[in-house]
Amino acid sequence: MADSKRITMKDVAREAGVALGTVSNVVNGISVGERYQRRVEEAIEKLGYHVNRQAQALRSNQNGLIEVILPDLHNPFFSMLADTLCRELALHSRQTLLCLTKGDFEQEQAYMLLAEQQMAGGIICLTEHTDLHIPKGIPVISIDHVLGPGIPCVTSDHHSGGCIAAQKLIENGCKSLAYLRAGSPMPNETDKRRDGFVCACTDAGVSFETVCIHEGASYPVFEDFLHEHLHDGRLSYDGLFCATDLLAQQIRHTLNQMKLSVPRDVQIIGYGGLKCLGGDDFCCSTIVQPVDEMAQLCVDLILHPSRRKYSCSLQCPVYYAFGGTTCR
Amino acid sequence: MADSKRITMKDVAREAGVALGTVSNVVNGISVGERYQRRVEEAIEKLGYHVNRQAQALRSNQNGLIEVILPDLHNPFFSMLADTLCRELALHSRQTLLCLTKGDFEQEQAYMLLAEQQMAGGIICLTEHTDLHIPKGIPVISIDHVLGPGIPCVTSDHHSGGCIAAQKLIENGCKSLAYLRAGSPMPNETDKRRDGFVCACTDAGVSFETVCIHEGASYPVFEDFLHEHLHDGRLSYDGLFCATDLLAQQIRHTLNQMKLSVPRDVQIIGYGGLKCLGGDDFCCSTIVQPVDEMAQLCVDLILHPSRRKYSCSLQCPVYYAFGGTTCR
DNA sequence: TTGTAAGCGTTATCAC
DNA sequence: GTGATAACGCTTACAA
Repeated sequence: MADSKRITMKDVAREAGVALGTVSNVVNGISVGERYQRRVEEAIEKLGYHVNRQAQALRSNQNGLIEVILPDLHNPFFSMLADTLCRELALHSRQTLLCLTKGDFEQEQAYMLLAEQQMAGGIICLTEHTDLHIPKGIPVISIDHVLGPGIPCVTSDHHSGGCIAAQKLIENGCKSLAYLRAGSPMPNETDKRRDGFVCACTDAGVSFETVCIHEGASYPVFEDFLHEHLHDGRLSYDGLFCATDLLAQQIRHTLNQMKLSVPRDVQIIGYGGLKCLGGDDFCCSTIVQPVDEMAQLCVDLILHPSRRKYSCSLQCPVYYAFGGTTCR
Repeated sequence: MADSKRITMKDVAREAGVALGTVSNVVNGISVGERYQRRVEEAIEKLGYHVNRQAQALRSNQNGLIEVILPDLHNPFFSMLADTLCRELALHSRQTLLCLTKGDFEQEQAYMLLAEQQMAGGIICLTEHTDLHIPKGIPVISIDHVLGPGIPCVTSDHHSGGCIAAQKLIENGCKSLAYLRAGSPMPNETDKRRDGFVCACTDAGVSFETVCIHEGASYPVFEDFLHEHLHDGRLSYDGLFCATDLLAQQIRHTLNQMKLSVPRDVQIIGYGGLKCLGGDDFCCSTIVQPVDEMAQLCVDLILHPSRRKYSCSLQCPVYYAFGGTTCR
């Protein structure tokens, strides 16, 4: 029961009767004499050797870890992102160090520090805290929030999304629109959904309103809003653009409780492109974010510093998809 | 613009005018003379030093990484697991190395090897491949599948879940039950859902049937099954237990298309405890798995070898929850 | 081509 | 308590 210590390159070298460097070369795919190659491979096989990545990392100042910092995995957008990021990184021989923060500044900061200590190869993060201290010397990509100069930001094209939503509702015959949003009071990229919506409404000369409530406030504010605008069993609005699919779902539910029919009485478009549980259908009519494309872009930017040179904010194209809450 | 090399303990020691070991002690919270303590801390602050975890890992044969191997993050059960695992590990100063495999044997095997190379502190995996080569010397916990002797398996109490589902349907007045399942043909822990269901039906003397289709086969098999058992606008079954919430959702959808009312004509209970998008409601009446508890148990077992001693298969308790597809 | 030796940054073992 | 010194396993000049 030899509690034998770890097998090292030295052991392999001794077993194969060659020098240490030769083993290293074989392991790293650098060509060596054919006979040596064979003997080393046999020794590796025989001893069950495998490289020690810590030692590699220590030498080369780079382990293959990329930190992915997200608030959580309950939000389907985040879990889809994490899924694609992880797979895409794996395709490039990089591992994913998953860090969940619930949006907490302290934790986000701690993970930034960790990346430095770990000598991570990069950080892909989704945070709204623009005052985070970003470690020097590690490439950082931000999703959906501009963190500062030199830090590329990958987002969906929120502005176009807002435009498309408004245009679709108008095209579908809506005469009075509203934009609904819940979330952080901090201005961020997602506000452009509203801006695009406002532009399109204004261009088309259609009346509209925008309602934003802050995170702390709870959903009932929207219920109140809807009830206030209900007169003689009809809502003042016949087209709603919700900042997220989740909100769209809730609004639809509330409207149904108010005996209003979706999409007959009121049409709703959400944002995100979430699918129903276990299906290919969208959970509501929506502006679809190209999550895969965004994730691939992040990975690409992390791995190829050169592509980062002139880029600052990169908007991936979005499109409208039917999901039952608009008229065909 | 000194592209100054990394700051090391040596630098701190020189700056503080103390010996290397002293700095190490300070960093690791080992008590040293107060004056030295102060001077070292100041030097650390001044130089912006932080430890190199690769070097630590190389020395101690242990980095704080725990590999979490899952098929994907699209399935809400997996993403919930990953979420809780990651947070729970972080509470114990462990990082999560996320590995997604789509259930592919080769990838799973590769990640097992990686864990060895990384000197990971443990592996928490969800795989149905019992023939994986498990690295020696790394604690492994399996979820929902018994991988072999010595490898603890954490599951929900599938058997009880099956019982509870059948009992609830019977209690709600159902006279003819069916169990529906899609998935891998390999026998596994989840088969116990069926076993529990069968037991309860038999005990109660209620007629029942079980239908299983394999992964490759597509959902329409169930549609055919339902249509075959539709006579004069009534289904032969008035109570269905579906092996997963996702399947329950699909079945509900199909029944609605067949002009059958859920839960009036047919009651359905799923398994898993999935919530609706953006709400606190369950997506269907269901047997709830305690995901958080399972994740915590996994982490606990990974971190405390002693608790692993006599454990083999650990079933976490489940419970029934109403979600609209059963009568109250 | 192959062998040798000097680090990478940390921790631990000693004498002092 | 403090301070040199030797590992940990690997990479990479450089010498043979």
